Amino acid sequence: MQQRKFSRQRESIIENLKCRTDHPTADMVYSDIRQIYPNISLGTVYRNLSLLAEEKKIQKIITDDGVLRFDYNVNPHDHFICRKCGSVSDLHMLDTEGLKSSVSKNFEGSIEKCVVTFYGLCKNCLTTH
Amino acid sequence: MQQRKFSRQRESIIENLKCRTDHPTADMVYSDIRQIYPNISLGTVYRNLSLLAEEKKIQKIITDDGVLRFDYNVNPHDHFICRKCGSVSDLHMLDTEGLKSSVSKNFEGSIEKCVVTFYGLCKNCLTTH
DNA sequence: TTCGTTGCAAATGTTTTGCACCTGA
DNA sequence: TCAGGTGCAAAACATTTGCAACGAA
Repeated sequence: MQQRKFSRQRESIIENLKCRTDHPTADMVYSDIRQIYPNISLGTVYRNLSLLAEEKKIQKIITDDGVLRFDYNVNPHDHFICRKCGSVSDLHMLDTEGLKSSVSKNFEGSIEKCVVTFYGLCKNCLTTH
Repeated sequence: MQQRKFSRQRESIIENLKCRTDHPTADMVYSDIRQIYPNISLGTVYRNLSLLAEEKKIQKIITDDGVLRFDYNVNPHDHFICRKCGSVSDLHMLDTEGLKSSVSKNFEGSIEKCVVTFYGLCKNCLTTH
């Protein structure tokens, strides 16, 4: 394990994620931080986001469009992804222990984690359509 | 809807997918097909794979590494992804109607689909480790 | 001073696209 | 014939990385 030093860039990335629930991409975080630190580079944002994810301080999410998104909420919970606007929102956690054990019975490997993702139309896209 | 013409390249892509259950990437399909049609281009493989996915003849899967994979099995079923070797395998389908309805109660959009993905170590990585 | 961190730019890897030519119907 | 399909190469994107300079401890 390598030691960490303080950096205001990293700090502002954490702060930014803490204040939003829209599961932004690296680029969305970058645009925001640049308002405060205009010289920050996209590479720094990427480096810190993967670093924070490794330390389990944030969570990486991959969506259907193949772009990484990040979530400050590291507690187990599920996601809803709108098929029209692509927005990602949190859902109440479902109990997945039952799922895991029922699937494990017929499976020869070890199942450690179970991710449930819902797709459909979000409130916004449902009403404006 | 535009009309389709026969093409042996597209046909061989379908045949290739039909004969395998390892959920290959576009590049893996490309390598295989090149044994038969050495001049086929990667662009053609990509074009046909997205086209077939649009027509619901195959299924697109996105995994944690951000690379697209393809599945000939379009029936509802779940996937297991090995966190070590990245292999993708099929699992018996779980009944997700219960999940959908229990989540729908507290959700203001419309939930159409529910995807359950399991992570862990596959049989191979479990024994060789 | 030391070594983790940064900005920059170049490199990487995947996927898409423009275009002239080819081919199935 | 002619619209759809192909090969090729370039472009588009997201992400990673090498490196010299910077900055926290």
